[in-house]
Amino acid sequence: MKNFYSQFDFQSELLFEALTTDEKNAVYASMESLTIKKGSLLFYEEGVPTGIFQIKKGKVKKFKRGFSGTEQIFYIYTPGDVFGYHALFGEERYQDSCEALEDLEVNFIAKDIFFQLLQVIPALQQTFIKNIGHEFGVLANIIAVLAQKNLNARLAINLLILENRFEKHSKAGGIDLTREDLANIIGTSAESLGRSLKQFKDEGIIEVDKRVIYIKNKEQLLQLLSNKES
Amino acid sequence: MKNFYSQFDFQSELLFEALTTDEKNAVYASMESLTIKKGSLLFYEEGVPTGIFQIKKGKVKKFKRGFSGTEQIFYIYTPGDVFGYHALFGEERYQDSCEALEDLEVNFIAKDIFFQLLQVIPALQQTFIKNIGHEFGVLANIIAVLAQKNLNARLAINLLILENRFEKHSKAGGIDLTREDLANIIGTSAESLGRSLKQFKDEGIIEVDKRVIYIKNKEQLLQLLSNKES
DNA sequence: TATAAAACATAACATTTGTTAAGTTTTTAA
DNA sequence: TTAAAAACTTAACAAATGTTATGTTTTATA
Repeated sequence: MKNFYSQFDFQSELLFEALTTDEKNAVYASMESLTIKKGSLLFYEEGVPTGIFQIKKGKVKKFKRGFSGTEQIFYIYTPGDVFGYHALFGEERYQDSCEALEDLEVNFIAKDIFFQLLQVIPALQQTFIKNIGHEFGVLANIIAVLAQKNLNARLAINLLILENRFEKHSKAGGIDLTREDLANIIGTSAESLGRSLKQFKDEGIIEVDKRVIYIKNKEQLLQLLSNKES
Repeated sequence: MKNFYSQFDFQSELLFEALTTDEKNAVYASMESLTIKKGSLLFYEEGVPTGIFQIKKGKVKKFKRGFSGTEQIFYIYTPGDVFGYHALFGEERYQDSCEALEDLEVNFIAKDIFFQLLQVIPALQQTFIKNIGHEFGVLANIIAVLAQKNLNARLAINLLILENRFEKHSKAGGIDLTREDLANIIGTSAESLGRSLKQFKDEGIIEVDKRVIYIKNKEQLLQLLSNKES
């Protein structure tokens, strides 16, 4: 099997890493810095694309609303991640919404400037398209998890994924999300999520301080997956 | 809300439709015809990409294997659909597998020839990338359904989607899939699927002949969705 | 066409998950 | 700093789904 985490990671923080120093400088020179308040939308479903974002500080949730209006979160972006480019490559409207989970500092590249960059740096388009292909596979993996795994297994997988993604950006580690948001990632209600979290606490797999979840026994979480859990 | 069906449809049968007559002729001249036996793989996860396919006759399932080895089907292709191009746009390996559900007639464009076509027809790359963006939104919608809807609602949605997709290609309509495959689409066991099908039969929503499912009351299915079903 | 294998239908029981409710803690904003 | 709002925890009960088992029908193949 491929690396566990890369199966669930968009890896969009690597998009500019393959460039030469000169190219990278050109990209970063095109950016403007923005500050965005917690709870604000960076963009929303059906909105007209304005440009692409890279997070400097803070976290962002990407979600879609189902028929019943429930928010389905399918990704959490962290510092370094680049996003908002799908809609620029041909689509007219955004397919999903992005909201700041905390006060945010981002770099922004306006649409027109981004297209100029694509002209100047031929490698760039290829890199983005390649990443969209990778992201397609990530969504397919998320589908498989949601369709095949029971609640505890879904929680275990997502705790591993989120801790791995968050620990790069905070010394203490730990998963700091509202129960509502976490429930909207793993596909359950906040109450059922609470029950599973309690089980994990009682078994010593996790510890919780305020609302922050710390993984204490990674092996036991991994074991939950290899079991024939449905 | 956007058109219900387009939210769940890759619409890859339209990829060549935007081209001029000359361009279209060039594309079709590049194709070779293949016959593929029921049960064979057109390509498989981690395999090296060989080219792209368009179905002339028959159906194909696209799936991924989860950790436990269970097959998660996330799309059924029908005649006219084009697929297998994600991996060509930058990725080295296929991200998923495609298997013939019946004896198949397909048109095939080999990788090198496809790249030549992209050179000759500039509009083509844009069209493909645009469609990949659309497909991304489709997967996000599938995620929302799997995460938020109960079994009966998931079945209802997928019956509507599949009937709509199949009716274009057979006079009689009807959904002809093994219970196992249908269960692997909606994320349940064949037995639980059977129970829901029986409920739908008892309520007169569907009729079943051999294994083929016919929708008798589309309104009632649509109503299942608008309800506050979880 | 006969036979074996695969697929299907159904029911009973076990387990998981959803829902409602009530009390507590934490965060927000005046 | 404090009052109000939001978020969280937990438990009991209801409903949905998973699992096991058995018999039947359909399909594939010799």
